[in-house]
Amino acid sequence: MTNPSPGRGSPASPTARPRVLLVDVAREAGLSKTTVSAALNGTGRLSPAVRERARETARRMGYRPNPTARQLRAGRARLIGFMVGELAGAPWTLLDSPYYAQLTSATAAAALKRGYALVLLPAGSLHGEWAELPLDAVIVADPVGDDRIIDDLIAARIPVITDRSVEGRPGAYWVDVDVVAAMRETLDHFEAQGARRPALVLPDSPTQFYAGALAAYGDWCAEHGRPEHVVFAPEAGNGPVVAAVEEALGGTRRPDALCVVPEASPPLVLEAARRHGYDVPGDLLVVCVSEDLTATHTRPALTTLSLVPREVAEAGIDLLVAALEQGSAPSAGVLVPTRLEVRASSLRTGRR
Amino acid sequence: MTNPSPGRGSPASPTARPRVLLVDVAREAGLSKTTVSAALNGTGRLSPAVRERARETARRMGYRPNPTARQLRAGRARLIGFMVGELAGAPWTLLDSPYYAQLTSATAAAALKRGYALVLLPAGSLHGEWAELPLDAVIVADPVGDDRIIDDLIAARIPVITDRSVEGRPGAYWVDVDVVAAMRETLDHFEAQGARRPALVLPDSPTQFYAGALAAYGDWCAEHGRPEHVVFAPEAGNGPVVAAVEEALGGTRRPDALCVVPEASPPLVLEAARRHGYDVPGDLLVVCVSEDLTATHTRPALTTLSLVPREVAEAGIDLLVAALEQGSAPSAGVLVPTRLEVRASSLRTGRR
DNA sequence: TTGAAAGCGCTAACAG
DNA sequence: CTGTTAGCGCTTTCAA
Repeated sequence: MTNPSPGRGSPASPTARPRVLLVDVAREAGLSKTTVSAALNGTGRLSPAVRERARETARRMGYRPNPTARQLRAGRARLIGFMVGELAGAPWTLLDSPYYAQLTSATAAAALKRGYALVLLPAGSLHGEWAELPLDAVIVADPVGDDRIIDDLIAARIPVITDRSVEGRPGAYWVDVDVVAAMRETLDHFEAQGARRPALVLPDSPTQFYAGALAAYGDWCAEHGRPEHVVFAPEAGNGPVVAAVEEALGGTRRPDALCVVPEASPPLVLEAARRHGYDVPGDLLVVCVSEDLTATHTRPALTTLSLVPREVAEAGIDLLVAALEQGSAPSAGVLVPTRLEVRASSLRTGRR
Repeated sequence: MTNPSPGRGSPASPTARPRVLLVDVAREAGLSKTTVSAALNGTGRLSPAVRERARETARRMGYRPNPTARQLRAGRARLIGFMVGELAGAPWTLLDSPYYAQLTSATAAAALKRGYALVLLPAGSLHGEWAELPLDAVIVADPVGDDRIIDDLIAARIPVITDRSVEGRPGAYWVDVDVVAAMRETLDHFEAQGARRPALVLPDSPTQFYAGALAAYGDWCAEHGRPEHVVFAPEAGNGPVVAAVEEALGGTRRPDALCVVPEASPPLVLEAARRHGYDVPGDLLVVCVSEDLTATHTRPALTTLSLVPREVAEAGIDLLVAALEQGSAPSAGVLVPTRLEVRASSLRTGRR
């Protein structure tokens, strides 16, 4: 008696029991849909008694409003797509990078805080993957070539947020990191620590970010009268990057400082330097662009240039939510400063 | 003329232009909603001419079907929630772990392949975070304590997939990794390579997985008459784990093999061994449970025990899709075998 | 072969 | 203060 199980429906198939609807609750409580809806949503002017009765009945019956129906009414789904562009062929390998992992998790967290959920979208997105989903907006992390997707999104009137390459396009917002300032800060730091031959390891990729880093390095060297020493890593990944580090260190031009821009494992980079007979930070100052937490556990601890994925995520979501809720964002883009986290590997002061 | 921009609506606000609806297309093409819908979906029996006309008009007008409305009709949203349980306080830090990063990305990829998208959910999920979303199912990666969430999900008739701790509950499916076999394989491998005093580093956490590993180690040692040597790491993270490794290696009981179960950075573990005067693999065989790709780049390369996140993801999605689409899965759970990736760090044969 | 009409489940005007 | 009614945008019987 007072058995919570409905008993109706085919008893043979327990999973097929029909969901409890608003109308069921209304009937059970002897009220109308409107009243129950208002009671549950805290809207309207209802007597406390009725409100409580409706709520009680709903709870007792295990009522759960159908989110899709609400979305249809509301006109938006509170869903944001998150798509990482580079490496369309090997989708999602990028989460292996601490930067993308943190960017992803921070974006999800920031979105959730504002009441939006993040859906993971594959890199390639064969033009229409996302079309099945009621996305209020889409974040395209590091678009490469596939501007196609951004065009499609804009054509579908879905706000997009990505990097600065879309600057000026209506409906497209951007967040980027200030590479130029970052490079200068790093090189100034080397200089202040007494280094005079800073070398740079860069990915051989035409990304705007890397191009900016290279240009900033060139400018800085020219201004300070230092020789340029750049080595390119043919691909991303620890293997090629470590090889590039070795190439930079192994030649006859012994640099006295090294900045590794493509994300590589801190301990592997230090090991490579050691193999080539360098004492860090004695003979060589090292800075890696990385979010890898192992940097604090190497000996010496490694100075890193953080691309602040969490701040980038927050800024992006802020922009998007403003655009979504106020109709348009205060500005179309945000430039976020990086953070040089100085540790022992780039501090010569410890040397006597 | 033949200007594609509608011109209707307030010209001052370009973003406010109303979306084009199915009914707009129908009117424009001189057809009915039904016909256009059928034409676009490839259903119904329409004359090729009409079908093409409808399609052309839709394309020209930039029509995009409203996904929410379709979902409401279809009854499902093709959306799967992905929630990682442990560390409710520090949401998403877990993506810093290669295992979770790969599990996440592989799950998203597997789901997409079956036509479902993955939504990232925060760990805590204050009982109702997910209720706003039309989730067809939810994946709870490593539930801890918060069985509460699983109960809620089941009560809401949303299929759940998680680890073996839910075995036997209706509506709950599980995928787990065969820890016992994994430990035995590792220890057998050590034994085959001539090691006689294998030590174990374990997290000090009551997870089923770790408990299983500990039990399997105990059993194996008893069977083979080897002394047990277990050191617990108080927390996850490279710092505590490396400290535990040092404790295991630094004492008077010099082990000749070491299995590090909590995920730690391969190069950091090797460095720790080196600091304590061990030659790997000369005096010490090392295996780490890890998905970290740096394992292949250390010298020597590090043997890893992979918990096969990609296979786990595939198995989970398969189960879920079966449950969702056939009404019930062939079985309630799947046990996935791990993979020992043998590299130089655990091969004594190289020694002369 | 095509179209009118009836919902999917919910919320928000408007009456009563 | 509560209930009736009209949609949100789409798909899909069922007639014509």
